[in-house]
Amino acid sequence: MVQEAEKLFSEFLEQKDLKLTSQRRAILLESLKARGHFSAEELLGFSKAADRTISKATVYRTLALLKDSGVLEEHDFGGGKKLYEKAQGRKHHDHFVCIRCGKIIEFENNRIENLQNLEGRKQHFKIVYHSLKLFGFCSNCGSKPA
Amino acid sequence: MVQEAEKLFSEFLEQKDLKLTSQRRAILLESLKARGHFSAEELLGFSKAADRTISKATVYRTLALLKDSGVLEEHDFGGGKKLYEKAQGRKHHDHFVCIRCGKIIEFENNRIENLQNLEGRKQHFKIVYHSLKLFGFCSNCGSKPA
DNA sequence: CTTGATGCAAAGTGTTTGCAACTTA
DNA sequence: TAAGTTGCAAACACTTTGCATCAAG
Repeated sequence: MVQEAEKLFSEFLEQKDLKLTSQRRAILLESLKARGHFSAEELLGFSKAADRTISKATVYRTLALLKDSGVLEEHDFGGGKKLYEKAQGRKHHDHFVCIRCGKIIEFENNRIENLQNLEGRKQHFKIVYHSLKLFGFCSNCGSKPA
Repeated sequence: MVQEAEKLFSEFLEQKDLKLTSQRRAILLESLKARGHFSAEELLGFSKAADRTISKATVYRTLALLKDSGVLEEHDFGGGKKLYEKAQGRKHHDHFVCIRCGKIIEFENNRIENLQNLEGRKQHFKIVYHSLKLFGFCSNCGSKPA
């Protein structure tokens, strides 16, 4: 799984005449080690633990490459900062976002995807990707707004 | 329709012991006049045309109130800035977003909504609101990526 | 008149960029 | 050794906030 991602990333770089630097390697590794969703800032933290010299700028620049190469997926759950998660080898899924505790729960639903595609055909719109987020209260946070 | 929104907003303010100032009234009116989706910056422009003294800070502060009162709905279609649209008296809808020309197309699909609610029940998650965005190419922009 | 609202400019946030020094292929 | 990459700090875009002054109820 790590190897696959490494291959994906290095082939992406090669094909674009970009270089696989030690920093990029470290950031890739850390992003693969992270579980769940993480922010650029968190990834910077992980990466600095592995190599103290890695800078914020390099993390942001590498994050863009990891996203473009298909290693990571980028999400905007609101709150101003983007979150990332591993994309390679995973099935597509959407998210519940708890507006009380921030918990993110994943789910897959093919019937919804099918209806989306149908809707796209109806509107003569070529869907490339989509984002479905269901906001509310997770089972722990109950159903009473703050 | 304008009266309804004015009532909604003034009752919201009253109930929170907030004041209906001339600036708030002007910003409300301008946001109701605007068609489609607009940004805070655009609303500031419209509002300044009506009352030159209205400031950016007041527009942002009022936008929050308009959102909370249910007069406006806030959307994040990416690109860093939030967009707003009238909410009052409109049926819920979701959006296609063209990644070439930025065009936003609205659609309604009850079957998708139903499946979302079903999924929520399945996960013991109390859905309060959701966001579904289908990104891709509109009929004008064809289907060939840039 | 009391409490909330305003405008201004400064401060925040998260992210991006210019540049000289440095690596990778 | 040519071309891309890095760290740093400054620049950015959007939004929020502190504060003295002002106005609504």
